[in-house]
Amino acid sequence: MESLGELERAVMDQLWSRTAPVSAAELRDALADRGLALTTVHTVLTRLEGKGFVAHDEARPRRFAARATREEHAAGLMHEVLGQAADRQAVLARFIGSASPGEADMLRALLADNP
Amino acid sequence: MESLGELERAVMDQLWSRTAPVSAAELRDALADRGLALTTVHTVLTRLEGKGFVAHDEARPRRFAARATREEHAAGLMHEVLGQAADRQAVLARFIGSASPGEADMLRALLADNP
DNA sequence: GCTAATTTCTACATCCGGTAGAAAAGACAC
DNA sequence: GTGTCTTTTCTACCGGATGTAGAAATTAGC
Repeated sequence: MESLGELERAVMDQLWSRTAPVSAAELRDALADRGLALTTVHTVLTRLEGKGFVAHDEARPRRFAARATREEHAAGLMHEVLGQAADRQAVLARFIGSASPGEADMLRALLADNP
Repeated sequence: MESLGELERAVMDQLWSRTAPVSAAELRDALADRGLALTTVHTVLTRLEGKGFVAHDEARPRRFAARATREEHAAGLMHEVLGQAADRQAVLARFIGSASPGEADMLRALLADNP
């Protein structure tokens, strides 16, 4: 999966923290501390679309939204790392071995629900 | 965690697939299809050391080895992704939800061993 | 000490991401 | 319907990371 730069990540965080799609101008305002030009926001959004993380509608002004939730994205990354490994079991063993007790409990509960 | 370029990844793959440390010349030969100069391999190894992925001994010629196994590395990446998430439970839920039956079984077995 | 192997330094090209102005395209008022 | 304002797209530049390697320095062995 493509990786994200610092600003790209900040934009995704904005999109992930919203329920409704947002315009580029709204994003620029939400990131006002960075003092970005509107075109900069547009460029970043276009690149994020190219990477498949964002989509926009045809309204005017365009409204942008993340294609996956933050959780789907993170879980997808984890699956990507796992899937690339030749020995998945060994990776999972290490993963569990260094998981916190809380994480282990969460996993047990989730696996119990999931037949 | 620092990320890896294409060549850096290829070098790590070599190091990970070996049990014993290797010299830069051996690595160059193992990657002969790329036709790399020996100094190129050295540069990459030095950068990988800077990123904390590789260490070398003081023998002459130097012998390089990965600091973590491939599995430790992958598991570390997974923990990194998980750790960055605000809602770890939601991420794990997605992760389990899209895991294959085999992966779920592996996890169950590992969690049973791990109290 | 001299030579050959090895290591380190320095350099350059390319690509990606941050940044934005210029140009084009569309909406709207009159 | 034409001129203006908004919105979108195109193009460009910079810095840092990575791929690449020659030049210079260091070290081992004779």
